[in-house]
Amino acid sequence: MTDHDATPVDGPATDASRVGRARAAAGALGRAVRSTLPGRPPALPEPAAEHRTVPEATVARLAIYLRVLSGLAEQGVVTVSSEELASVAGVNSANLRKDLSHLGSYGTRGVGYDVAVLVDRIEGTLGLTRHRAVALIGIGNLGHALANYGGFATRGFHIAALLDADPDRVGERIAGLVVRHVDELAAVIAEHDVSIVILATPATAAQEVCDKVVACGVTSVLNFAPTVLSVPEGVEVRKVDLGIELQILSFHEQRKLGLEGVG
Amino acid sequence: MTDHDATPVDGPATDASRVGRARAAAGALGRAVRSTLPGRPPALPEPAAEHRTVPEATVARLAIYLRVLSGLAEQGVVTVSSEELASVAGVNSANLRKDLSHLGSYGTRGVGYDVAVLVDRIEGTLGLTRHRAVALIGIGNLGHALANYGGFATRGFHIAALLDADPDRVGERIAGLVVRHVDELAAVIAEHDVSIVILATPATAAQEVCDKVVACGVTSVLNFAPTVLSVPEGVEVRKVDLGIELQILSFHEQRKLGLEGVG
DNA sequence: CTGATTTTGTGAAGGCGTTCACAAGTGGAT
DNA sequence: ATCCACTTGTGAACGCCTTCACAAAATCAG
Repeated sequence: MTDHDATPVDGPATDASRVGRARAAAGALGRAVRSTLPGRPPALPEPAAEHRTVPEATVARLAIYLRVLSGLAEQGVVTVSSEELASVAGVNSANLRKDLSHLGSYGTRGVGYDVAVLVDRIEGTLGLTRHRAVALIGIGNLGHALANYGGFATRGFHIAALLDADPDRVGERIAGLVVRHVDELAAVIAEHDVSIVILATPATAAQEVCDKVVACGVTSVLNFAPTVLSVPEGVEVRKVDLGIELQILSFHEQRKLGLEGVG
Repeated sequence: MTDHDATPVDGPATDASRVGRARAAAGALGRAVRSTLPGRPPALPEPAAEHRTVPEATVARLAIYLRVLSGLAEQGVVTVSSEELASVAGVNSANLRKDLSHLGSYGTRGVGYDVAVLVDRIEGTLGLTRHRAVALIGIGNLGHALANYGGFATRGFHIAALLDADPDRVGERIAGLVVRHVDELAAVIAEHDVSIVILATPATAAQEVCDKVVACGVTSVLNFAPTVLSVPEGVEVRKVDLGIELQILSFHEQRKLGLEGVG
């Protein structure tokens, strides 16, 4: 039972899968990595600057809160307590309060949070007030689906361009966009002021395409290809890997089997 | 990841987004949870049982190692050191060694790990030796793409059934399967011995369908719908949320802007 | 104005996971 | 047989994140 009740209720909701790594320098960095950083005191969140330093784990949850809050706002709800919001979002209420405290003090003791204010603050923190152009590279099965997927547009993002390496697919019209060849990458990115690229290429092509994308100055990549991407420091890669998700579920199925007959 | 410099190189690769929560019992568990456990010394992982307790974070990485190792095996590589493997997988080598130590001692000092042995051990740990039938519910854009996606089959999984609530879609043939109506859920699950369900329904339908799925005894769900699912204890839910991934990237873009002119 | 009630914001504690650093093993060369 | 170069496995330290627990607001009733 030791390893069972370690995650019984309250699954956190920690998202992620960040990858970020220098390309060649993999070998003998060792402590060179640390000397890259200026030696500054352990924690010191620059009191001069407003209130930066929103933890990564918090950012992922802010996006969830935002969705819940938008729903509440549509229902005409004006105020919400941390307990209510946390319950719907599936997190601990203390955790939620601490999350929100990172963007400032926008609650009223004894009352709760103003829904509209909170939506506004979170959108600001996540940078959703400005629209962002997204380019989608790799128009296979998944790429097709992503191009047609409406979920993106809801919140400040829109797919501005589709690219593929296959000449047969170039020229095809999907979701009101014409597929262009990946050789035009630089032009397309400049043309639409693309700030985020979604990679839906085969695994074998992903790294090569990613390198080109990075060379164009893009610093945010969402990778659907089942491979680990190497990118220079400063480039943010998030990955979505269906195979790995299934394997994690498989692990838990396996574990449950081994625990049978305990009840 | 305090903000910027805490994750310069060596992005961890922490996957996740677990959600697991008792439906009603959210309220006043409080310290009842703790009193459930007999007062035992801090850590004591039952030395009697083999070597269970593989940490969640490790499981996610094992899947990555497995993919890398499979590639190496195909290339005819027989032995690999933790340093090499870690470099390709994008993790710290000490982290990798600790991960592998959870499944036993399968390395040879001064030499490294035998690729074939490692593949075997990881497959065993993740429960990939037995094939698992997966049912996919919700055959819209994304569902279509997922049904056709070959990435699943590679590693012990196969989509055994497609379901949808729309009568117009029922009967359609995709990837060699005929779409069946979601009302037949129980029959389909029993028929194919489904152990994992993928939800690709609209957000509005997800919770209702999920409840039905859970009622059929399924304890592993991969949720693509942009909503938080409530499930009873013991059911594992993993979520893939494209909107949230984009918003996290947006946050970092935003942050970079605020940091300009620092170099 | 006082007291009861509600709910935020946060210091402190605890847990989990990563990284460091090194002893202990292994193979190969001399 | 001894030494050297290499690599694993792991105790210990560290840092991030979550949870607890409570003082500090705020509202409301009388």
